[in-house]
Amino acid sequence: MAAVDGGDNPLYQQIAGDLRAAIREGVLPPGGKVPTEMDLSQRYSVSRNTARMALTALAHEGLITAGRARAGRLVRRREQLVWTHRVSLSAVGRRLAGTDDFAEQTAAQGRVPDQTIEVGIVAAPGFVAERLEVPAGESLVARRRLYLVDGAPSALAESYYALSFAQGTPLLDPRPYHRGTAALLAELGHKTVRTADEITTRMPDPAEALRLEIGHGVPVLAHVRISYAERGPVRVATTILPGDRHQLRYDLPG
Amino acid sequence: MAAVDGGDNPLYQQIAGDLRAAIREGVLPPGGKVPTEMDLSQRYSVSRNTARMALTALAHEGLITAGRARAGRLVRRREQLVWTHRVSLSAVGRRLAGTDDFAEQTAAQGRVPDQTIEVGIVAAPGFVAERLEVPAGESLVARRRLYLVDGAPSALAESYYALSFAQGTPLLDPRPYHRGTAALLAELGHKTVRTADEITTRMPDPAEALRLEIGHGVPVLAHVRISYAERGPVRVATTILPGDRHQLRYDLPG
DNA sequence: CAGTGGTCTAGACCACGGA
DNA sequence: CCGTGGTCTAGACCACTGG
Repeated sequence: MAAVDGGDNPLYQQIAGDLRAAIREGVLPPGGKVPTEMDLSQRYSVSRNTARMALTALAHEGLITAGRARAGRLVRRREQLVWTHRVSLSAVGRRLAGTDDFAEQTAAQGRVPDQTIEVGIVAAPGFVAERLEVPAGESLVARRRLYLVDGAPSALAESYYALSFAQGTPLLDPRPYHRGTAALLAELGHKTVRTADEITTRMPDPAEALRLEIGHGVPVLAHVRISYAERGPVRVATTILPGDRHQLRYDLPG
Repeated sequence: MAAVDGGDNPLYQQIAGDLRAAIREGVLPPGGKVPTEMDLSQRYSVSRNTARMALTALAHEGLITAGRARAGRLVRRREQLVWTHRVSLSAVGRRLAGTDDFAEQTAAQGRVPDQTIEVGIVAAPGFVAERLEVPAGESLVARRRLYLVDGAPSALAESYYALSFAQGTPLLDPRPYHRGTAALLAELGHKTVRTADEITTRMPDPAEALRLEIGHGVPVLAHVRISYAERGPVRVATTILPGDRHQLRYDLPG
C-alpha cells in the first residue's frame, strides 16, 4: 500500500498523514486500536523504525496513546472540557470563583474530588518573589496540592504567602479549608481587591509528567493568580493543568 | 563519560537528564550550542541514534531547537511574555479589551504589527455551530487572520458570524476595521452584553506549525471567545497562540 | 505464551549551511 | 568543503500484558 501523499515528504510523515486523516474521518474511532508498527511497516514496505516514527509523531501530537505491550496504541479520547475553571463576575453578586474551589466544581459535576496537601517554608522562587514583591530567597509559606478527580491525578497547585501573616493561621495547616481562600484571607485582614491571572502553556517537565500521569505530547496550562489586597499582593497561586483534561473558562460581562 | 544517573533508566533518558541539568544550571546558556549527536555518542559510548533520542526528547520539551545543519542545535531562549493579551475590566470604564486589539497592543510595545485577512463563506464547523447556536453546516462568514509582529508570524485567528447580518457590512471586507469588533457589532445593532472565553492547550497540527513557524515541542494556546448580544451569540472567535511567544492575562476586580 | 512497544546498535545516504 | 542533523534500513534483546 502506497501513501496517499506522493510528494517529496519523508515517508514517515506521509504515513502519519494517512493516519491523521483516518482518525479525523473516524475510520480509526476514539478508543480504537491503532495499526501496529509491524502492520504499518508491511503495508507501506518500510522498516519498523520508519513506521514507528510516524506513530511517535502522532503520539507527540496527542492523537494516540503510547503503547502498552499487548494492548497496543489507542486513538486518544478527546474528553474535552472535563474540567472547567469559571470566573463568574455577575454585576449583582460580584462573586469571584477561582481555581481554589476545585472540590466544589468537581462535586457539582458528579465526580469525586480529593486532594493531598503539603505545607512548608521555602525560599521564594524568582518568579514568585517578583510577583509577591518580596526579595528573592525570602522565606515564604508554600502550600502544595495534588488534586485528584475520581482517584486520578488532575492538577498540581502551589500557593505562596508571606510568612509574617501566615503564622498561626490555617494557612500553615496541611488540611483543606473549606470556605475558600479569598474568605480566609479576608478574615485575616487582607481582603482581595483585585486579581491578575497569567496563563501560559508549555510542555511538562519529567517530574510534572510523572505526578500528573500524562502521556507524551500532552502540554500543560500554567495558570498563575496573583491576589492583591489594599496594601499589595498577598498571594501567588500557580496551577498546572494537563491540557487533555482541562479547560479554563472566563465568563465576563461585555 | 558515564551518565550521572546510574539507575535503571534508559540510556537516552540519563543523557537527557544530564543535559537538562546543564541547561538549568546555565552550563549550557540560552542561545548557546548544544553538544552534537556525534559528540554525545562518543562521550557516553552509545550509538548516534541513542544520543539522538536524548536530543529529540529535549527538543520536544521545548528546551532546545531542532538542528539546522552546520548551525547545530541551540538552547532555546525563553523570551517569556513577549506578548500579552489583557482583559481589563475597570469598575469605571468597563472597557473590555480582547484578543482583537492586536495592532494596538503591539504598537504600544514598540513593535510593528501587521495582518493578512481572508474573508469567505464557509459551512459552520461543528464546534462553531454549537457555540453560535446554529445548525452544523450552516453558511457563515469566516474572517481568517494571520497576525505578524515585526514581520514574523505571531498568531492565527478565525472569527465566525451569521451570514444574515454580515451582508453588506465591513465584516465581509477583507480589510482591517480599526474601531474594534465590539464597536462594529454594536453599530449593527448587536451590542455585546457578555462574553465567554474558553482556553485550552494542545500541540499544533502540521498546518498550524507551518503557518506559525513553530518548532517541535511548542504547544499552542487555543482561545475561543463567544460574544453574546441580547438575543443570543453573535460571534465566535478562535485564536491560536504559540506558547513560546504569548501569555494570556486577565485582570479582574476581586 | 505470543506479540506488543521500548530500547539500542551499526551502519547508510542526503540536503543544508557555515567557514 | 565538510560536518551537521534528517531520514532510513535491518537487525537485536527486553519487559510487559492480554488471551
